[in-house]
Amino acid sequence: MLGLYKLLADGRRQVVGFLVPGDFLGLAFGRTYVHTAEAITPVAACRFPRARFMGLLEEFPALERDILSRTSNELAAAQRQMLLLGRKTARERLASFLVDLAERSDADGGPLELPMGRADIADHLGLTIETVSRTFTGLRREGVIDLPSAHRLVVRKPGELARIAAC
Amino acid sequence: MLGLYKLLADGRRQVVGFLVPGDFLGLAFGRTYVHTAEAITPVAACRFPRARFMGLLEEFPALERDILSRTSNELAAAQRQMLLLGRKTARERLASFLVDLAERSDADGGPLELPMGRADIADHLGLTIETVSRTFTGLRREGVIDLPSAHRLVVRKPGELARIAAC
DNA sequence: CGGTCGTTTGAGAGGGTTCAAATAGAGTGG
DNA sequence: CCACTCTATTTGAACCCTCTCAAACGACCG
Repeated sequence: MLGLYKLLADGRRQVVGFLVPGDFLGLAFGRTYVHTAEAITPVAACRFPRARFMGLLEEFPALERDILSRTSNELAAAQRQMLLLGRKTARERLASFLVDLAERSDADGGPLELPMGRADIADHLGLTIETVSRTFTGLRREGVIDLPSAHRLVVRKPGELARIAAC
Repeated sequence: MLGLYKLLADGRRQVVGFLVPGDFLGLAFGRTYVHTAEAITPVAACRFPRARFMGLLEEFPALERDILSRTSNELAAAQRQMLLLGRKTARERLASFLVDLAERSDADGGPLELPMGRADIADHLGLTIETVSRTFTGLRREGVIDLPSAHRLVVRKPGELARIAAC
């Protein structure tokens, strides 16, 4: 898993998203589209020279349609995240994040993997490490989730979690 | 000018962007990509039936490349906004917003138009109307900007404004 | 078993919100 | 042209959620 983030001059960081196997990285068709990537788990990547990739796009129109579809989905996700960052409480942010993660995960009901650290989650949700930790603890106390370890999570009340997410 | 926004069930609102003449609205190539649009100034729009538009994409590959470029730019803007919403202070958010607006405006140094109301600005920056107003007043007091009226703004110290934006 | 890093917990402070009221501005009818 | 009304904006004061600073705890690793 990869974390994509942007930085301010003084070090403040915003994780704009996490990439899973099969995702594309570094696509830039407009003017600019730059962020930094950091591996969260060991990663194998496939690199295309820019010109070669553009050639592939010319050759296979279906590929361009696929890229457009992926970019469009990323945009939709970014706009959902804007709603989260601009208008949701810490509790709602963490719940939304966990619902997203659970949806993308293949394990139904089984323990959910949280490969990223609390700092990555905090910088993704516009919070501090401490608030993320306290909010985890709160949800655990209420029996909504269980945290067997810091990087392993079980959703005990999916309906309740979705309700808290407030989407 | 159009405002695009998303809503939570209880009415909280996030303005994900503003559209100016020439922009596209309603493009959805991925799974979902839905928000609401509201006219801020009188607007003339050109509507394409979905099937017809898809046909145009097939017929003119350059159009599809253009759409991809636009979507890519929108994604980059969304990610900048995520950094703003997640990590910037009220002061920095408003300054960033004004810098963006000034860059997109054709008037150099001349009075900048703010067609949207304080509520739209607040919902775009993840703040309240009151905080937006107070922050405007603060910048005006310091001589960074001038506000001849609520919807007309002059940037007196562009360098200072850009410094405050903290990008 | 000791050391280091990441996470959790605690206490106090602060930036932005909330609630409330004053002011300004735009439109309307006399 | 002015008085009136309605809405948007500004200003004020108290509150609160989250942040900051600090320390304890725990897990992983050598």
